[in-house]
Amino acid sequence: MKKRKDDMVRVRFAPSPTGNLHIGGVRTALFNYLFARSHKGAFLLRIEDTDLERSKTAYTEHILESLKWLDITIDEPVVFQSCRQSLYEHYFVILKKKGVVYPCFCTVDDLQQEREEARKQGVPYCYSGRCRELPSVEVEQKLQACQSHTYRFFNEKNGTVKWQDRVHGIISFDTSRLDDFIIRRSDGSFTYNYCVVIDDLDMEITHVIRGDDHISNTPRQILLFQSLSEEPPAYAHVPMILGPDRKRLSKRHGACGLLNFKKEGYLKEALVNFCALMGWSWDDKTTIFSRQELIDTFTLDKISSSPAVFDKDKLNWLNRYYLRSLSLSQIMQALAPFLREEQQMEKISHDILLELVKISRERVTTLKELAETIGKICRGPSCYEEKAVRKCRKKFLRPGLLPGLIAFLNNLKEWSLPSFEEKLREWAQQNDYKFVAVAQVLRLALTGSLVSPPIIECAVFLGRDTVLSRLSHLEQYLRSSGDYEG
RNA sequence: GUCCCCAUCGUCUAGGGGUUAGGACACCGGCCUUUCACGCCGGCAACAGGGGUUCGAAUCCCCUUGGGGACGCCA
Repeated sequence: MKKRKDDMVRVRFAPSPTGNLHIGGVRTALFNYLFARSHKGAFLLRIEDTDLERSKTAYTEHILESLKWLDITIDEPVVFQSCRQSLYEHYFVILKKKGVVYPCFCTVDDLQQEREEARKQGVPYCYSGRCRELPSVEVEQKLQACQSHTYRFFNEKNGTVKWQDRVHGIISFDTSRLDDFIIRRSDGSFTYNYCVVIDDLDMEITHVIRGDDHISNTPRQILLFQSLSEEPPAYAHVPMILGPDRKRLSKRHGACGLLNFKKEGYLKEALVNFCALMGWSWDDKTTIFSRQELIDTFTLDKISSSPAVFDKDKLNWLNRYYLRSLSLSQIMQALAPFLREEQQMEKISHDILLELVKISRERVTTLKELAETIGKICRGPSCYEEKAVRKCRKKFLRPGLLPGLIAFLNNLKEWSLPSFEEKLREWAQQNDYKFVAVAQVLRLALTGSLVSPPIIECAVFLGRDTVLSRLSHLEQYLRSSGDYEG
């Protein structure tokens, strides 16, 4: 047995590359990562790709990219199960020597039949164990004849397996319920339950933090550890994340792949904070956690034992929170790819862009929306919202307001921030216009809408020429589309 | 069906024998205000049901119900 430092924590995240990493997987990865960091231990990644049929390298890349995006960093090279056949082989020989595995010559069809039989009788299916007590002469014969066979674990079926789960407490299973599961397939490859045990042993994993759906695999794995005379790791089974319909999270719930959240414009800070709060909490008040705070406060015993429903509203709220709390440079960096999607942004200077981000980021939910909002302001209205025009005509477009505004702005000497608003307010008051009316007409002209970031700021950043041309354009439009007298 | 896990506002949760059952999201009011947001203040809203144990149960035990998971030569 390899020597293991008692206080050294080693955990792993072990996804199978048979699909995109989703929120639930990320949460599991995060919990492992936080646990490792908070114990100054190691966080490892193992790709469980023993199913050659369904495993795809594209999924592996997706997993790697997802973790990288969230800065969930791993401490050792990625382990691929598909590359460890000889290791599995090595331990298999040991198990064979100990007499805890036996060859099974049942065919897939045989087993299928057993299964159907069980279903008919309404009893739970359990492999009959008919190859378990084959006379050794017969076994020898069949092996000599190269008859296709798997290897099964010889389960004593005479007791209980129990463990102290770090989130559920004691869980115990009656071994008589467990059948002799296959550990080696007829093609010589090894199955999940076996590989997990060998890898966890070899990688010196101290704590297995994984989804609740693995609880029923755990007794088999513990049995395997016991047959190798090894101590199983500590287990912490975290509850599943469910969709709003309380069903297990899947494609049906949309945004299945984590990278979709990135594409939609969510910040990694929000996503990490959000994932941490699904099934874990620190106290009765705190909801905002920085990465460091998570590391400092995370413990397994504060993981909830009941499943959580994915709540997009809360994610949105967190994203809005981080959108306005992160430093401007962090936002600019995350925003850059989204800005590139926007047309006609070339002429906007970096400084103005910064200002626009500053005033816009408080009113959007995602980076994508932020980029769109800024893009719209820069490009100007492609059309005017009908409702906005109607409301303006009815409430704000007092006679002379628009031409007066144009003339005023045309002659305005100082086109800069505090003075622009002061002068505009003065002008409005002198002419007996409500300031809100002036602002809304300006807003309609500049954005085509009555909802936008602060319009005074926008006007100043956009510059005199752009503002005047958009105002005249609105005037033309009003003339050509209804009774308008200026 | 069998085994395993779970059960506090609509959602995430705190609370683990004595609490006006706390917070957050969402929702609804109000204030602020150039619109929309932000922010602030306030409101609505929960211990699944039934039995025990106890002076006292959201909390401990049992049953019921409901939800989830697992029952593969998938992981």
